[in-house]
Amino acid sequence: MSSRPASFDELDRKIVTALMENARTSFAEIGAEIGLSSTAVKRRVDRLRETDVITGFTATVRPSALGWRTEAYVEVYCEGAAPPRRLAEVVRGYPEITAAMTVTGGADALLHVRARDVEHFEEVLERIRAEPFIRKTISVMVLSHLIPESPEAGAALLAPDDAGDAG
Amino acid sequence: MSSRPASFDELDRKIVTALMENARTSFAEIGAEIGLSSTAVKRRVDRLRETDVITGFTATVRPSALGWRTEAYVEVYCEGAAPPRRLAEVVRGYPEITAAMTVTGGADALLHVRARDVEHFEEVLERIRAEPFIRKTISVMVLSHLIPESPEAGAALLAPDDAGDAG
DNA sequence: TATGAAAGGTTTACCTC
DNA sequence: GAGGTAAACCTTTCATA
Repeated sequence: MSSRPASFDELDRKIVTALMENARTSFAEIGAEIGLSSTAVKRRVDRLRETDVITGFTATVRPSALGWRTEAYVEVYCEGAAPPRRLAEVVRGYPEITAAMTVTGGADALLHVRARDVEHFEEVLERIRAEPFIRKTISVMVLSHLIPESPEAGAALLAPDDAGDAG
Repeated sequence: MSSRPASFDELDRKIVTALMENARTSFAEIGAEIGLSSTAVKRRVDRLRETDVITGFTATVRPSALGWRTEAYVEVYCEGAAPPRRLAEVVRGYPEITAAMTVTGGADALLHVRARDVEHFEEVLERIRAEPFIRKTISVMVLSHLIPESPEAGAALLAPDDAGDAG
């Protein structure tokens, strides 16, 4: 079983893996590794971008190196029915909220928050709690990471074919 | 207040921002935008990599395009004292676990899990629950994202100086 | 930090399969 | 549809100052 587009083959997989490991690898180098010309690699990358399999290329930074040392998840409980669109608007106003999603369970939403320190986090939390339709929040502070937050953290998504499948 | 290294200046900030927006931007192009030669940009990027401010360059993919359509957070409760090192070993055995951290609150750890579908997620969860020292898990399924999981999701970490500061 | 030249990468057009 | 080659153009790297 595979849910990838039919056109996603082994070569595409190798190209995406290479670009996840180092987004600045040249098409020529990738081509040399997989037996394709740089032109052919470029064409495939262009296609992968057009079909939104690859959504972009980014530099990964160590947040603590930039002074962001506090990280937490905040469960949000809303008054009455929480309209996701309204929540999305609110959430976009906070640069400290780096991810936000609606979830199953008691909470309506889960926010990932980064702050410079605990004082800063408290200030952000107070602002969030002051939003009109937010009834309650429960915060879970991140203490340490058991897996390095590496650039290739998602590379397992590209295991040869159906790795991770229940089999 | 800023916790960045003293040597991290406005030009570095602009360089990192440019590379987070597109990790394949040429040094010449970045230089033209900020008034530096491509050589100078390269030197700064090399230094930012050496000091681990930039930890890598990666292609961002849309997991659903690769057939990973189910996402959940799993709170893990351990028997007795949970040794983070032991937990870290276990967690590394699962390609489906894309992030894992120790946290405050009732749970000992929080796992971010990606699976192909709900069946696959259930299978992963069963394997996790069968690990010797895991007592209990609570799963929270992700329904929808309120913020796009964009390549530049972390760009707010680089706001001009102290954006997001309590002020 | 700037310059210039060599090496190498990217892009386009055209060709084959 | 797929990939290859060649040429023009651009980027990177390195030596030099």
